[in-house]
Amino acid sequence: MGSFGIRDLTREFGVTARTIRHYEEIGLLSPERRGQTRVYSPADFTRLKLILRGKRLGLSLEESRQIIQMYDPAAGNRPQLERLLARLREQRDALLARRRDLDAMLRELEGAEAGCLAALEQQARAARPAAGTRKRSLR
Amino acid sequence: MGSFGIRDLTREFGVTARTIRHYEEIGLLSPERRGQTRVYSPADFTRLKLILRGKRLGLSLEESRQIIQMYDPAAGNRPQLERLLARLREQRDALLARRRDLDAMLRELEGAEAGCLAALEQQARAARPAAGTRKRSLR
DNA sequence: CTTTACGTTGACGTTAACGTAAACTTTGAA
DNA sequence: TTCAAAGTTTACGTTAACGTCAACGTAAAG
Repeated sequence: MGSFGIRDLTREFGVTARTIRHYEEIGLLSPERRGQTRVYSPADFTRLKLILRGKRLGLSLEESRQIIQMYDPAAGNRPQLERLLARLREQRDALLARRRDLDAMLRELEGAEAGCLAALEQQARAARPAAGTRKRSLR
Repeated sequence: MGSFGIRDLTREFGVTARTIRHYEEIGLLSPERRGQTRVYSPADFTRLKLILRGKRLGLSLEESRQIIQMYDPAAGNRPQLERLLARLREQRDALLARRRDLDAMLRELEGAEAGCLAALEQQARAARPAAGTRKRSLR
């Protein structure tokens, strides 16, 4: 019931089957098999979602793998937990830096948008002068 | 005065000279030449900064090129301005979507961090039980 | 029973974004 | 003047992330 064929995943996420198999080749997914056909669990579904979101953010598949690993740590002992914590904070800081970049770019785009609107306004004024000065160039 | 050698740029941005020349090969930079040596203007400096920021955000060089083009439009006529405006808004929306992804990932990482801290707390309690129950397992 | 749709495994091809090496020239300091 | 540092062009190599193609299995529908 809570399982998907490869086709379901391609439709759901808009990627090709080749892509999904590729993720399996490099060990990012490990679906079960019914016969020789792949059967994906909800966990696989989630992992794929994380991978693709990572891609949208410009992460490599390796980077996504690192991040995903941190989500199912199988607990572990003390020094392991502390290493994990450190890496989590590293990743978090990296993402925060990314967000600063992103916000800077957004501000610039919005600045350009404003400039563009101003230029359009300018053109509008040129084409439709204030009352009393209409067709001034023809007087 | 306000000009840079290629080495200055590599030091400033932490990229190789090959990378910078590559950007020129594909038309992202067009430094002047003093003899056959490249001389970069502050404008080139800025373009490079934009390119590299784009990379950090996972943009391809082509995407960065598109965005940079929108910053020096050389004004233009009305329909051109309107097309530009539309593309600016497209890009802005794309970036906003990216930021949503980024924030989601950040929240998850922070959730994992909290879980990790909780697990560490848990271990601390196990190693240092409440008074009256010390070494309970040895009683 | 054959077609149609979906699945599989190789295995080679492709694109972007540089890396790397060879073979130079130019230039400032010893 | 000679040497070292920084510059150049040309050209082939590399890695990631798939695309593409061939050749094949299987299962339900007409």
